[in-house]
Amino acid sequence: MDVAREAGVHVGTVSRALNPATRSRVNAETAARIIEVARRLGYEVNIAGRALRTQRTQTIGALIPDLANPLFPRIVRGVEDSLEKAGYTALITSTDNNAQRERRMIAALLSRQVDGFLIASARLEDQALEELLQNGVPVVVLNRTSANARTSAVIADDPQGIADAMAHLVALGHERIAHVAGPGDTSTGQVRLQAFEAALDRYGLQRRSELVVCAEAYTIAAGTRCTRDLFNRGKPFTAVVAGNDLLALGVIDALKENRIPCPERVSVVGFNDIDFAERMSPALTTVRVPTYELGARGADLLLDMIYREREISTVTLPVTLMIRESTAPPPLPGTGLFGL
Amino acid sequence: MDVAREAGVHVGTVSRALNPATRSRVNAETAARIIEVARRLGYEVNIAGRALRTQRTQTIGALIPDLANPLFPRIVRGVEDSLEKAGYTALITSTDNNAQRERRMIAALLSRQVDGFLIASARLEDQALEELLQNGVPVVVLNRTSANARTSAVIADDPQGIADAMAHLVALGHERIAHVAGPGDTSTGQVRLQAFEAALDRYGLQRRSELVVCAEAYTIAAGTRCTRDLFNRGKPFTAVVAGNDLLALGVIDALKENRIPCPERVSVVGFNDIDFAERMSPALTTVRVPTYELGARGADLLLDMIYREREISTVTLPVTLMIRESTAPPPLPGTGLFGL
DNA sequence: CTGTTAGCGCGTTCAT
DNA sequence: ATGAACGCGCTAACAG
Repeated sequence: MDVAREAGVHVGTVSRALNPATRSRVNAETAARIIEVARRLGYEVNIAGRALRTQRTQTIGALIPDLANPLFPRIVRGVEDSLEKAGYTALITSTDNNAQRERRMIAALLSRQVDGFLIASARLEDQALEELLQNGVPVVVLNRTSANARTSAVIADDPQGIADAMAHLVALGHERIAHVAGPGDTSTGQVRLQAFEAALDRYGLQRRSELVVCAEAYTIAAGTRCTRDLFNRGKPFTAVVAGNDLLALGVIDALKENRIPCPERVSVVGFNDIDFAERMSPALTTVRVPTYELGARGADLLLDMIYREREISTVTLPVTLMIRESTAPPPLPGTGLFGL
Repeated sequence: MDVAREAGVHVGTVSRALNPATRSRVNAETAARIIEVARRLGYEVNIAGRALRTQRTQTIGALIPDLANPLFPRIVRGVEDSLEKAGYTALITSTDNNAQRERRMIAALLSRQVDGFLIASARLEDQALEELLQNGVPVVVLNRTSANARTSAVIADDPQGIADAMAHLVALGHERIAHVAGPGDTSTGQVRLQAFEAALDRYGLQRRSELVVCAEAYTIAAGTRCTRDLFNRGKPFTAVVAGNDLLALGVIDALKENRIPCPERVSVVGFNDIDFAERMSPALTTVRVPTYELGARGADLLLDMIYREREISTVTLPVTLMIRESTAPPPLPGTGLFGL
């Protein structure tokens, strides 16, 4: 390399001088001169070369289901900030929770020798994840748990969030509460559904299978379809706990379709507190998840696994119920849905 | 490599067989056997190794100001889809339109030998960009033009968008129209301001410097501050054209602060048509920009530059005015702001 | 403290 | 059509 020639030393010395970890092993003045020359020549280490030698690319792969869900950009931002401190960069890819696309992306990332994976895709059974684990690739999952629990995870306290939401609705006087659950093959979908049923039990409310419907995806359209389904079943309800905010928006759309005022006749609670949730009409009551921190902690955990081979662990982050305009006391008996 | 041993051939042959471009130069049966063995062994080419040899990492760097602005995830998605077809991946980084952070990110990406850059950061003067260009790195800028016009760009037809917005307001009867412009050091800020003034001239409306205020950033908070500023100046207006949707939301916040109903007393128009714009309260009238296509075309252009050294070019995408609830006829004289 | 050497995995060139 | 040898830029290990 020309930095070596310019500074009149050998490339090995340059390498040592430029690497903070090995700099101590070279004469201070020489090191200073080398650094100066490198700066003047605008030299940047070639990570491909280093990767070949060290088997570390200082790059990690991040699998994100859908950047258009405002939940994820904030997670990504947390990830970026944590990684940058360690000189790492993330290769970010959208998977759509599509198994095939996910496999393609993992292959592409593996081929780029990423040092580890951050996986926010929601699917629970995950053959791809399984393979990664078997090959000893460091993996941290975000906002989900994995079926086998053999990977580190950073999650929000979903049960607490649902419990808070239910307590709020019950305090308002609701008794017939429906649940538009997230997809059954996702960790969050399952956990929140269980928490919903547990809350029903806790408050002595009856479990009614007609008031629970599973969405096929975490999207607005799915939320709308589910709510129509709920209507078709003809069982009255005065509140809906949605699996996440996008589903909640879909629920509200379906209510509007049927000219059912929210929150006057039906209350709706979301989950995540995505950006803009408070600007929606009506402003969404929802459970806030510390998304930035979720990403940041996830990245920290992954770096730990890469460098210190730390044992696997799960970090649970606290949530907060944000009470806004989409919840209110139920209508008086006789004025509600289906003559309730 | 073990694939070679397993298949009983030399590594060179394996390399040729696995690379679609050179596969023709190897016996078809042998190639098939090698591919089969590689698949069975779960072999993936090491891009770092290839990069070292070919000086191509099949990775590009994408500089995004702020993923939390819903405009960008959709652009990113377009980028990803285009790149994937070519076996490319994007290293995505947020810059906050912060010059220092931008430089750090560019250095990190350069050090990873990215084959080119996609730059959606908005700042117009851009020393970092200048250096990239001088070093012959392929660059495509998105949703902005560059000061020196020496780089390819994909932009929306901003002048047309502003013209449509103004035509809409004038048709409604507005005469005193304010502009909360984007930052003066951004391409979009300048272009939209010019288009605003051109429209004023076209309709024989007076240019009033008191009705134009420049935001310091494309954020909701900046939009609110600017609108307060507008109020303090005491000049009446019945409509605001905002530099983008986030600014428009800020304008609406400021109106709410002052209990000025939108659109009854002041109409507001945004720009970009971000996700959820139609769900805001009031639903935002805004100019839709084909964001996905913007990203996709940008990536295509960049790949062209990388592989075919194409000359620089600018692609302009058409826009559409989305008329929703935030615009209406101006209040009758005597009922408006400041006794207008 | 610094120079030397080797090899990471790949593609290319030359030889066969 | 295939094998052998080399070098891309870097760092680890060893020698001095």
